[in-house]
This record gives sequence, structure tokens and C-alpha cells, in this order.
Amino acid sequence: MNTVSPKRAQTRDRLLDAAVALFAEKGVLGASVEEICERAGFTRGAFYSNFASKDELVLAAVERKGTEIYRSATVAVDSVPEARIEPGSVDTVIRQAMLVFQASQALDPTWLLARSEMRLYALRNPSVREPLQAVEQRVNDLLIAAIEAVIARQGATLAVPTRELVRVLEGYYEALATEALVSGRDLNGPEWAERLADLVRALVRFEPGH
Amino acid sequence: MNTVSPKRAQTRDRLLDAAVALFAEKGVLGASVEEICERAGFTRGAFYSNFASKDELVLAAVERKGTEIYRSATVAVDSVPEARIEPGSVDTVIRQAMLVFQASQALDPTWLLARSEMRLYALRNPSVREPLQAVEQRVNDLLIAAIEAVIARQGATLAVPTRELVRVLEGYYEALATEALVSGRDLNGPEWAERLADLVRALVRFEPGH
DNA sequence: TGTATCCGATACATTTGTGTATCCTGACAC
DNA sequence: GTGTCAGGATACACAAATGTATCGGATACA
Repeated sequence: MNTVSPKRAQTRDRLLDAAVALFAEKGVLGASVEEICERAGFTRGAFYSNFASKDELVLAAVERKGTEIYRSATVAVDSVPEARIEPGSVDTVIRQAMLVFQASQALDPTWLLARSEMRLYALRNPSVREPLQAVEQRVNDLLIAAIEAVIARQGATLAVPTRELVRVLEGYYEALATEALVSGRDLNGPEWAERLADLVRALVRFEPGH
Repeated sequence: MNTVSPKRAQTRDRLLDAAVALFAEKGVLGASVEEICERAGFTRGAFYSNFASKDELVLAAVERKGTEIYRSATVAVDSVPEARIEPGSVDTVIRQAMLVFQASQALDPTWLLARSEMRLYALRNPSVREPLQAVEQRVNDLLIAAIEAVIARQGATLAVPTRELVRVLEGYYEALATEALVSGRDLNGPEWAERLADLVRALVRFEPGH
């Protein structure tokens, strides 16, 4: 019996949902197994029947969200060629790029917080660290390829290597997101997107002769 | 009796040192009061005689390091006018800016990790959040003023507002630092500084007619 | 020498979390 | 209906952390 029953899969999913939400609220160490189970509507019996440890739970959460983001990001990326982009229209390019991010659901504040927690947790737990690195690298590579494709089609160049651009954008967005969370402001307001766009604009060079 | 005895101050300091180190190693929640005391060479009696709670400890750590960074950053900033900067020399300007950061000891990997932990912790603990925000804002304002002074003297302009530049640089550096920690590489290698410099170069515009 | 006090150590009570071993129930087979 | 089994609940034993109350020793000072 190598396949998991639908019921079991659902239990796992509910536990993972509860875990991510609680990680965002209280941190990985701050969220007890008991609490996670309670929120998911189970007892710890269900937990230990599905996961051997918290490490394994974190791992599963990272991998689930990773494939999720990867899938929707792929869809978003694949849809880009369809859209006819006006040459020289900087903003259009930027909006396309932003759409990729948003469609990937990678910008959900709860997830961002939970991810920050899990990253720090992974930093100290080798069994979680390597898989997490692998997942993030896959997503990053996808984004890099997508950005390079769009940039090339626009006849533009980047002021920094694409990989660095991704790092910069991620870091900047995380800083903005954290600030939004602290000040209780809405993260989805147009101003945040605009700031990101400003940054991208500053880092993209358009060749004069198109 | 409003002044603390030297002995007491030293005890507090040792506890704070141990706490920051352990926060970096295990996270704020992962570091027990017991462990912190043990590393500092005390028992919990000393802890509860000096701090009412872990919150208060985190707060004290943040404020101590904040004023420390602020002081050395001030020194570094004040020293900049002395140095004669060749007009038009981008790299010199960047090196100056890097010096400010480094002199502030804000780039110490252990501190960066501990700070990440404390930030997340503060996010959920109002009594710590506001003071931390205040401390970070003071330091940021100082940096912003310093950068603007240097930029103005060089007859340059920034592609993004100074505050955003600081955020971008901080976020980028943190990403690089985290990666360095994960991969076990040295953070002080010249390549990291070079990458930061590349980013700054891309975000600074020099007016043609100097 | 006596004594007051500061400051950290010690001892204890309580809470919280963990992991495991065992039990119970509902779905399905026949 | 009765057996079987997966999957989750319950109960228990143990470990770890916390906060408080009390104790003891060094130091300062008369």
C-alpha cells in the first residue's frame, strides 16, 4: 500500500494549514504540537500518526507550498508569451513581472511570515535546511528564467545579474511586508507595488535603439 | 539610589552577551533563561534579579546594541567629511558608505541573526515592538542623512528615495548574509562587498556636468 | 567587631510540552 | 452480523522551563 487514502491526505492538509497559520502567529518554536492539532480539530494522536516530529511537519509544509508556488508560477510564466507587450513600455513589463509574483501566491503576508520563521528554523536544523534550500532554488530558477525571457524580448538589459535582481526584489519586498505588518497597514495597497516598480525601473536599462 | 553598581551593570552585560549569542544560535524562544544564565556563568537567580521577564531582556539587548551601533555609526559618519573624496570617483563614495556600515558593527553575522530573531519576536510582543521600532528608526535616519550628505557632495542623485535605498541595501545584505550562513561561507570576503557595491552603482546616477 | 544590605544561589511548586503505548470507532469485506 | 483494520482519541510517564520565596556570603560602613 504505497498510496495514501484521501482521508489521510486531508488530515495532513488540515494539520499543515493550521501549522503554517500558527507559525506566522507564534513562530515555529512558539507553536506547540498541541495547539496545531487543536486548531486543525484533532488531537496529538492524529499528529503523531502522520508526522514523526515537528521537523517533518515543517519539511512537509515547505514542500507543499513550494510545489504550489512553483505550479502557479509556471502557469503565470507560460501565460506571458500570449500577452502582446508593447515594445518600450516599461510599465507593462513590470506589471507582467508583478503578476507572476502575485499569481504565485508567494506574497501572501501570512505565508511570508511563516516562511521567515521556517527559514530561521531551517538554518539550525540540517534535516530541514537542505530540502528548503532545494525548493527555494527551484522557484528562484524559474523566476530568473522568466525574467530573463521578458527582458530579452523587450530588448532591455539589467543593471545587475538576474539572480541578484531576484534577491534584491525579494529582500525589498520582505522589508516592506514586515513594515506593513508592524504598522498594521494593508500590504496590497497600490503604493507597495509602485515602490517595487520604481525599484525595478531603476534597475532595468532600455537600449536606446530598439 | 538611582545609579546601578558597576558589579550589577557587569552582570547585566554578561547576561545580555550570552542572550544575543544564544538567540543567534537557537532563536529567542529556543534559548531558555536557564541556558542564557549558564552561558553567562550565573544561575537564574541572577537573571530574575536583573530582568522581570524575557521580554525585558530582549528589550535591553535591542537598546544596548542600538545605542552602540548609533554611537559608532555617528563616529564613522562624522569622520567622512575629513576624508577628501575625489569628485566623480564612484568607488570611493561606495567604499566610504561601506565603511560606515562596517564601523557600526551592524554587519556582524551573529548580530544579524539575533536581530532577525528578535524582530520576529518583537512583531508579536507589543512591549518589545515599539521600542525596537524606535531604535531602528533612529539608526536608519542617521544613515539616511549620512548618505544624502555624501551623495549631495558628489553632485549625484539616487534612482530611488534615500529611505528606500537603505531598505533595499539592508534587505539585500541580509539575504546575502543568510546565504553565507547557510552555505557556511565567510561573510567578510570581498565578493560580498563587491556585490553590494554593484547594486549601489546601479542605483546612483552621476550628473554629467560636474 | 558588628551589622545592614546588596546580589546572586538554592530549593520548590507549578505549568507546559513531548512521545509512546494503548484503546476505541466507523468503514468495509464477506 | 461479525471480523478486520486504518486512523484518530485517550491516558500516562517523563522532561524541561518558569517564577517565586528564601537563604547565604561578600562588601561597605560605623
